Amino acid sequence: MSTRSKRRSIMQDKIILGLLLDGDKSSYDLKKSMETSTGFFYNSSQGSIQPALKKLVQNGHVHLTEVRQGGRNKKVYSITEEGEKEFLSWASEPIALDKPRDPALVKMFFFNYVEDSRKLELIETYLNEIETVRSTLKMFQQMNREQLGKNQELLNNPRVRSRLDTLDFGSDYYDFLKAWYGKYAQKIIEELGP
Amino acid sequence: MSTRSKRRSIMQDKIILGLLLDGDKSSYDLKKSMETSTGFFYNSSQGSIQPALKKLVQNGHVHLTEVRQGGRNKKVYSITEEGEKEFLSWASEPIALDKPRDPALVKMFFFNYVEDSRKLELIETYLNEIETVRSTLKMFQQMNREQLGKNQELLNNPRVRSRLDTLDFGSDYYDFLKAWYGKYAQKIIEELGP
DNA sequence: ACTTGCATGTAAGTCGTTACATGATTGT
DNA sequence: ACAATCATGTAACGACTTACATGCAAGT
Repeated sequence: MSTRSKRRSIMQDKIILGLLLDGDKSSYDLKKSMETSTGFFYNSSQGSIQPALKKLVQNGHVHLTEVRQGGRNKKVYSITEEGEKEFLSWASEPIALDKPRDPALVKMFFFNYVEDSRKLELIETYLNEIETVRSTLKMFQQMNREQLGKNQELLNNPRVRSRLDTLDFGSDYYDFLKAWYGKYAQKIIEELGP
Repeated sequence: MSTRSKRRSIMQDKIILGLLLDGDKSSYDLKKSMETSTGFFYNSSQGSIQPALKKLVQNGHVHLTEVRQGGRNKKVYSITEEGEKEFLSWASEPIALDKPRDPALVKMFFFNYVEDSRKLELIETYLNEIETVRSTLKMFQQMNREQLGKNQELLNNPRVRSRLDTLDFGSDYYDFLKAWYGKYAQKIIEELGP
């Protein structure tokens, strides 16, 4: 037994448990679910999900059932009672404040080593990338809202609600980034011209 | 030779090289420098800097000199020409867009599993943490501005400038977080009371 | 005398990635 | 027949973290 280990991020485990609360899933389903739900802020590879599931089965938070489906063997994972208890307990623990561990900030920090004209190029390209993700998120958000407008039951479903809240955050976050780097580029231009 | 490896984050290596461009440093100095400069968005442990330096020496980006200082042996690291070339080349490469890989979003995503009153508690605590960091950053920013006000030469130093820009980003980022989670809490309260 | 800071390092573990490997089923 | 998607898995590596270990030097 290790006396060490403090548990730092472990976003993956919690996301797996949380998604399994929606219903049983194969590793493949899990990957797909992650892509379309937490995907914009967290998405792990299949090669990462596989050992994570193995560990969760080992520690009893997840149960594995092998089923035959369409003449094929399939491994279906479900959350156990202990897993649910663990998850629920985590969910109401304090929210840890994280650093904005963004590689873009490292570049900005050392931006004095880049020519001004090149700086502007880089920021413009970066802004385009931000806009792409931003508009995709907004579209996704809009789609969800339209679907919900037709279905009052869904709109009052707390599960759907909190998931939309993260989408709202993402959308606002990219708005913030766009505005910030837009202003930043403007500042550089002003300093450049006499 | 591995045909794999794509290089993803490697913030650490770039920060080490960039800080060594300011002047030679020991591993200890490096750690201190990181804490007080990139610390608010990136800070690595000494146990991580050590092997990173070893690797950088091995691949010729950094040079190690053992000096005697005050009757004690000291290992001083300096950036080599190749290291500088590598760094400068990286600095003008495109800025990669990153995901907001924030554990707080995972919690928000599954917030339907938390009671409303507890939610508000958690957000309040979170907001307090945000405010602590925010005010520390603002203070730091103010201090820097004051120092610069007295010294025109420094204010026109591009190195100082870009470092202040990241501070500005951090400050604005925490403003954004504070505003966002403030509104979020408000929304929850409104939905709660009929 | 003692604490704090300077200074360097390793061992073990965590969390994740990319690339590779394999194969069955479904739709065109 | 062939491509796409469903499905599961491993090997090697990467980028860290915490905890432990050690010891000297400077200031109080």
